[in-house]
Amino acid sequence: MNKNQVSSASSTFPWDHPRFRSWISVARACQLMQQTLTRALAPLDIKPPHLDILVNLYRFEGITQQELARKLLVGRSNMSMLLPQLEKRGLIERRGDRKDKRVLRLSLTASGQTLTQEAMAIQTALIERSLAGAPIEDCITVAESMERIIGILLAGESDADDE
Amino acid sequence: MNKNQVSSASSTFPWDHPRFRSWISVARACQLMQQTLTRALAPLDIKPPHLDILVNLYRFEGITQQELARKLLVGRSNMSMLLPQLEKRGLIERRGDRKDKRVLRLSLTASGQTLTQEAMAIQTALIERSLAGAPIEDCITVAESMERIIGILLAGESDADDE
DNA sequence: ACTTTATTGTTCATTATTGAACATAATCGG
DNA sequence: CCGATTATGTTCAATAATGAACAATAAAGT
Repeated sequence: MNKNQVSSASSTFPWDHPRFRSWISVARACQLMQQTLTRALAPLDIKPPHLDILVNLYRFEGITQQELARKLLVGRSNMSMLLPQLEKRGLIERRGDRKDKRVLRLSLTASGQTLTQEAMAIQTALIERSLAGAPIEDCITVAESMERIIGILLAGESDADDE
Repeated sequence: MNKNQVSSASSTFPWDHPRFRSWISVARACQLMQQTLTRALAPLDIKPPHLDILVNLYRFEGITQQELARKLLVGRSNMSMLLPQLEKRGLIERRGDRKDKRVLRLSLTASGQTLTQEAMAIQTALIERSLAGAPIEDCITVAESMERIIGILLAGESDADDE
């Protein structure tokens, strides 16, 4: 029934839809990039999730765990698991806020900054190498498409499950 | 040394590089799509990894675990963990090959096909909804960019770590 | 034929991530 | 001021993914 598809319709199967195929490519590229980055970061003994954290602390000194989790699109509990590791390794510091005794404010230590710079260099090099062939205008187009998708998905997140 | 980097280049920080920013958008969009898909598939009691497996069995009847793992860019051990679950649920079957007693050939059961079609409908709807705003030519551009990246990353995988 | 090497799948320990349940602290409504 | 609600972080059990070590089979080299 699906084997000898008559193919009168423009597309019978998901993988015949251009948008579907396009997204599959995106997903595969992401997965591969993640794996490659994982191996590239191995000498520094960190993994992509750690790098994401470090980069955000680099950019946003004094951020809270909650804010960090929101930026990374992960749960708070995840931060509660990962941050103590980085703290024990002396890469970050967690200090309680004087105004709000619930929150912990995060910052990089000196060695944390150094490591972050090294890791960012590796990541940047990998991305540059992977996207080298793409014209800058294509990158812009890709970024715009992705931002639009992000907007749609985030919008559909607040008012969920009905519709 | 990298702190007050004079940097002949136009941008000092990774997140100022257009390609870098572009890729960050891709990664975030992927992550969000994955999470949204996870929730959308919840009623069927499967998760994106299971769907990936089912779709590939739908397309490639009789595929082996090894081939499946390669297509999905995951390790064989991962398949050894997931496939028995799907088998116990009666969604797939594993039959030994008569020629080569090492391999197990995979196929969908009737209920597996039904479930796969339902799940693909959900996934397709989600993708269509998320990419609806994007002109088809942008999708083509995105797909081409991603395929190029995939090619580069796969190429750099065989001859690793030097260069 | 037979020893060696490669391939396929499994098992196991480790890690990342999640969501739920919880504790503590802040905020809001009376 | 006090009870209820909300926000932040932690803990815990469950799950998915990985890589290494392993067993069984096939293929290749001698």
